[in-house]
Amino acid sequence: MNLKELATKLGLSPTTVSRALNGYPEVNEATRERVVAAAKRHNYHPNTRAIRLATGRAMAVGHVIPIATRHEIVNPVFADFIAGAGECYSRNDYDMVLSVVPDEDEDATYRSLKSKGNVDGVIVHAPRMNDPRIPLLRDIGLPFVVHGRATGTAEPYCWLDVNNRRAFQRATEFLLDLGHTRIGLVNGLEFMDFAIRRRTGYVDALTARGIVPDPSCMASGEMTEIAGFRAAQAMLALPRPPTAILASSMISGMGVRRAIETAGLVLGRDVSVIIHDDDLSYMKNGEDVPIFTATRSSVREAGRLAAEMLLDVIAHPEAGPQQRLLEAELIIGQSTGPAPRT
Amino acid sequence: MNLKELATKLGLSPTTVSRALNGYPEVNEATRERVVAAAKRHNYHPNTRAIRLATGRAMAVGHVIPIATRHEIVNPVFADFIAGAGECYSRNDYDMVLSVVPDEDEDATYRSLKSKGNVDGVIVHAPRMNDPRIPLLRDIGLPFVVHGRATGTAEPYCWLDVNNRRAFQRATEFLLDLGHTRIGLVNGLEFMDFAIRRRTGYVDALTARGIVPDPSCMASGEMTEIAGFRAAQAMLALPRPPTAILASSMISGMGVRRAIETAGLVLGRDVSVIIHDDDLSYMKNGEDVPIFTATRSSVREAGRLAAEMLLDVIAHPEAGPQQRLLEAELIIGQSTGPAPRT
DNA sequence: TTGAAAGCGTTACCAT
DNA sequence: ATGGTAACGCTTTCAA
Repeated sequence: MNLKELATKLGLSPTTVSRALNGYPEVNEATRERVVAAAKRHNYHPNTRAIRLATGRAMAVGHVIPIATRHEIVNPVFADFIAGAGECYSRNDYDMVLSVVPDEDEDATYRSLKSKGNVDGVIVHAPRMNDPRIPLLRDIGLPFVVHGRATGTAEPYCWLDVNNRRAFQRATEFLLDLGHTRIGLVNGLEFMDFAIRRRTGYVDALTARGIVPDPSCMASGEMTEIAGFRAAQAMLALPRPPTAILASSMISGMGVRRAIETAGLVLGRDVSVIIHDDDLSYMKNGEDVPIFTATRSSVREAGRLAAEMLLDVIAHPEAGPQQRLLEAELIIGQSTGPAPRT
Repeated sequence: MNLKELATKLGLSPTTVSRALNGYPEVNEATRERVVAAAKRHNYHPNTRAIRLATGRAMAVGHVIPIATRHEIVNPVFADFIAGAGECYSRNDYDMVLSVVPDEDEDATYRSLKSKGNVDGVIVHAPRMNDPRIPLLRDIGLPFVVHGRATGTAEPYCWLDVNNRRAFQRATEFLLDLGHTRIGLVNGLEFMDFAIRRRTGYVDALTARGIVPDPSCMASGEMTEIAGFRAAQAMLALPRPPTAILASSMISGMGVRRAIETAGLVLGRDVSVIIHDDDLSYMKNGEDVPIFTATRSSVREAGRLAAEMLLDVIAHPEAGPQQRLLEAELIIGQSTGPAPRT
C-alpha cells in the first residue's frame, strides 16, 4: 500500500493525504481523521527510501568505528553510549548506521558517507589531541558532535564530554583522604584526549597535597587486561609499591585486580583500587559489593545527550557549536578499602 | 555533481553513463574509460538515496538489539560479532543499521523495518527456545539469518552457530583429564538456546565418565559479574566445593574469579577455571598469560560469515535455508591449573 | 481546504 | 552501443 493507492481509496489527492499524515495545519480536521483512520486500517507506512529522496535528508546518522580501536568497540562503555544514542534516534525516526572500518579508511568513510548522502551527520568517537577528523568533517561539511574533546583544535566545534579531569581529581582526593600517599595511575593511551585529562586530574590532586607525582607510579597503555596487568605488576614490584591504584577502565581494571592477586596481595586490604568507567550496575546497581568500586560516568545518558545534540545541529546548522560538560557520578563502595597499612 | 550533470559534461545520456559506471557489458570500452575518468575527476558519487528508491532495495541490513538484553550489547562477544559483520557490509556497500529498542517493541521494530523498507534483511541475535521472532520474520517476509539456533522451531530457517555443546563437552573433558571430578558450571540463562546446549555438553561429558551431575554445582543466570560472583561463591561454600569451574562468559567469568579471590583461594592452584567466549587476544593473543584460560569462539569470524549468508539470502531468496555449524576453537593455557589438590 | 504537477537522482525498459 | 523516457514513492511549490 503506497500513498497513491491510499489516496485513491479515499477519493483524495496524494497531496492531501501526505499533508494529513504529516500534521500540516491547512488540512480539514475531519479529513485528517478520515485519512489517519484509513492509513491505520490499511496498515500504510510511508516508504523511507522515497521520503529520503524527496526531502534530500538521509534520516540517519553515522557512527564510524575504526577497527584499530578494537578495544574501543569492545569497551562496555562504548556499548552503553551506543545504546543511549540509539534510544534518541528511535524516538526521532532516525536510523543509526554503524561503520566498522580499517582505520586507514576512516577519512574515506566520512567522505563517502557525505557524498553518497547516507547520513545527515556523525558522532565522532574517541578523540585525540589535534584530531584530524574535526577539520576534515568541517571541510566536507558533514555535521558532527564529538564525544569527548580534542585538545589543540583551533576552531570551536560541538562536543559533549564527561569531566574526566575532575573525576580523577576527586577519586585521587578520596584516596588521599584515606591516608594513601603512594597512589598508582593505570591510564589509557595518552594521545587520547580523555587520558590526558585524567592524568591531569590525578596530578593536580597529588600536587595540591604537596605530593610530587612519581613517574614510576604512572602507566599509560591500551585499555586491555594484559596492559593493566603489566602496569600494576610493575608498580607492585617497586621498592615502595603503591598502596592504592586508580584504573582507567573496566577492562584494564581487571588486569590490575589480577596483578594484585598474583602478587599475593589482597584487594581492599593491601591495595585499594578505584576503577573509572566501570559501572556498579553490572554488579547490580545499589548493592555495595564488598570488593568493587567505581566512578560511574553515566555513559548511556551521555549517548542520549550527544544524539540529541547532533539532531539539533542537523536541524539548525546555523546555530553556533554546542558544548556540554557532564560531571561524572562518583560512587565509592566499602571495597575501596581502608587506610593503607604501614 | 549528479548523474545528469556528469552526462551533460560528457555529451552522453545519463543511461550510458550509468551503464558505464555499473559495469554493464553493452557499453563501448573506450566510452567506459572516458566515463570512469570523468567520474573520478569530478568526484562523482552516485546518490545512495536515489539508488535505493530506483532499485527498490534498501542496501542496508538491520541488527535489532532489545534493551532488556543489555548485557548482550555490553558483552564483548557481541561487539566482535558486529565488527565481523560490519567488515562484510562495507565490502558490499551495505549499511548496517543498529536498532536499540525496548524489548516489548521488538516486534513492532521488525514490522516497521520491513514496511518502511529501511532494510533488506536482519540478523537475529540471542535466540531462545521457540523464539517467536522466527515465525514473525517469516510471516512478514523479511529475510533473516539467526546467530545461534532456536530449539523448537518447526520450519527450517537460516542460521549460523558455534558448536556450544561440543565446546563445553571438550572443556569438561579437559578438566576431567586433569583429574577433576567436582566441576562447577556457571551458565547463562537457560531459556537462551546457547545456554541449554552448553549445559548439555557439560552434562554429557560428566555422564560419559560415570559422574552424576550435581545440581548444586550447576548455576544459571544473567551473564553479569555479580551473577557469576554469587554462583561461584555458593558453590565454593559447599561442603564439597568444586575444584574446577566452567564459566559461560567473560563477564560472569570475572565474577567467578572474584569469588575465588574472596574465598581466599588461588586460581590455578586451588580452583581451575575455563571461561568460554573469552578471548586470549584481549590478553595479547599467543602469549600464555599464566592466570587465564579461554575457549575462543572466533565470534568475529562468525559475524562475517553470518553477514555473508544474509547478503546471499537477500540476493537469492529462492534458495533453501542455509545452515552452518562452526567448531569453537579451544585454547587452553597453563592457567587452567593442575590436577586438584586432594 | 484541496489538487495538479514538478521535482528528487537514479535504474531499467524499449527503441534506435 | 547509445538514447529517450517512464518508473520508484514521496514532498513541495503553485493554482484554484
